[in-house]
Amino acid sequence: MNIFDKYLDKIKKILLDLSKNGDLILPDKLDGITTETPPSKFNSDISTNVAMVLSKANNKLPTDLAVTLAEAIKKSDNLIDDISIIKPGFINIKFKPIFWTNFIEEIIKNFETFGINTNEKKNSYLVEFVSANPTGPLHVGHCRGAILGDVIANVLLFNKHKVTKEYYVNDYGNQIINFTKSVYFRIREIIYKENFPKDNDDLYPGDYLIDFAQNIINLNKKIDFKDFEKISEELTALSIEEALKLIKNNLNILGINHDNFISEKKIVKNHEVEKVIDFLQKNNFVYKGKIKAPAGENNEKWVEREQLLFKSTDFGDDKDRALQKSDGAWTYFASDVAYHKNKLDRKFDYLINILGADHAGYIKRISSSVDALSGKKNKLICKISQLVKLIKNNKPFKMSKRKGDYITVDDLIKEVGKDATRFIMLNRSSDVELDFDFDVVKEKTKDNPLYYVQYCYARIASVYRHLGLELNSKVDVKDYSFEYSKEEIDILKKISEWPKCIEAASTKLEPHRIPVYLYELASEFHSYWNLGKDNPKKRFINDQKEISDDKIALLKVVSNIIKSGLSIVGVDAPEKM
RNA sequence: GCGCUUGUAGCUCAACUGGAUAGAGCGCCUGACUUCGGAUCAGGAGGUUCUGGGUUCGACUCCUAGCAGGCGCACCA
Repeated sequence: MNIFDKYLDKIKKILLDLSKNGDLILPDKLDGITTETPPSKFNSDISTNVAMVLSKANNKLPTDLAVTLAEAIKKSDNLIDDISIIKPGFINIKFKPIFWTNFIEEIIKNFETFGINTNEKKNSYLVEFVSANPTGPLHVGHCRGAILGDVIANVLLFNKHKVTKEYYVNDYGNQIINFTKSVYFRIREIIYKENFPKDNDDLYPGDYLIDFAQNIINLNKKIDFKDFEKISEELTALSIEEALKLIKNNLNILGINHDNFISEKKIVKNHEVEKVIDFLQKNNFVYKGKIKAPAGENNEKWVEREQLLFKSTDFGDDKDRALQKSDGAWTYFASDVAYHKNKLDRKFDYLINILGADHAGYIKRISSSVDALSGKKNKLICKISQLVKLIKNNKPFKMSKRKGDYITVDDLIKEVGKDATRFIMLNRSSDVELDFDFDVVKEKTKDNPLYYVQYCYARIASVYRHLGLELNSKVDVKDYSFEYSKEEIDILKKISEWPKCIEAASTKLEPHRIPVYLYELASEFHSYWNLGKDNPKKRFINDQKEISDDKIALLKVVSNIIKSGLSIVGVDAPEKM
């Protein structure tokens, strides 16, 4: 029930009628015509720019054209109370109160579908996110992208798309060898009391590896750990298993569950890289060549090497990209291309990758490869999650790789909680840097937007409790003949924007719109609630301990949206706080 | 040097794919608690949307040239 879409359709129909009669000239496309919420000062409900869009084709002033159009619109709809034309040529529609009564009745009868974007074609999506290297626990830096991916998936699911959530496990390559060695040294430390070589920069120094080592020792009594070469393969698998256990546990704490974990190693062992390169070769997208050093940099150490390159410049990249190392091994990029071929073969309509800001430079080359493999554009959508700046005691908190000096997901959630973390991380557009202030996030006041929104829900729950009603049961409204007050209509207007919010969040993959919207709705509600303080007549519950149907319906709708919005964000809607 | 990205109130950020007099919160100032839960509300001050050009009925939004910050720019993953 999107009233903006509904009235846009109505207006377009009217335009067609008018043009048939020769009263109006229409351009080829009616794209630019919109319906939206007018600024509050106009005391109006829906506005349209139609007169301005069509003024040129009709060679008329927008305000003149608006007169004709406004008349036609008003004539077509008996729920319109008043229609006015404002300066540049906006047509503002004001509804009769009964419009809003009908509106709420329809929502209550269709709770399950309210907000779902009905225009959109239903697609299947693969969302790849987190994909952190399986060498240790997740830290705060991973958190934002993890939550972004999860909630993008939730928004798409809410809109009835098909979604698969996937984690690409980089369990192949040099870093894994170094990781396994590090685990091995920790094992020797435990069994043979040898010191861990702290000065070796290639190794992973983190204390968590001691736990990995101990677990591996405990669970594999039969293994003789003396000779690394003999057990390296087995130890690699065990080490990755430990890391993944920890990562999955971290994700779980964040409320995130992936459907698939895809192993890079498996893709390589399956010869998928060779196959995909073969394909690219046949289609003339690869060649042997050299990559030039970037200009303006210190390039003394640059060595030009002849390697197998992918022609990503054909697709807008600034240089071609290496697929094979000089020792013959595939680059990370090569196996990632194979992975994306693997994704494409699974026939999703769209692939979504969530990347950290430091990987933004990677987007062109990987989307180039997807373009080359699929012969299509825009199949792959990459979203960047920008940096999170941590603030503690009003000071930036720098994480460094030095042991013990970074905050893990575990630490974070223990300190501030899952819900606050999710809400705050999402409350901003993903492409701006985010200040994450520990002290604010922990605070339980209106400074913390999560509690502000949850409090709204808890207040409604409290009213229901006072009346001995169940918030989650069906509302019992017999007769929808009531009228709403101005303040109530303000809330209803906000509610009417919910489907628009969901649509934008879904089509633009911008889930931050949801917490922002929920905050605004909660704000309208808190104002309304406080009216009852000055004027007892505006309280929900009257002196006879009763509530009227109009209010019970309104409360129900507000609480439902808050609840379903919070569930998309992935946080609780508590009835008591 | 090149690419991507950000620049909006003192601070942190919104702005419905180009709409109207650019909105919130924090901070500052003034007010409302024997509360249907004050974890709340009402009001005030605060703006050349980084700068210059362009496109148009209309630009925070699009184009272009700059400026400033961030990220990235080999066979790491």
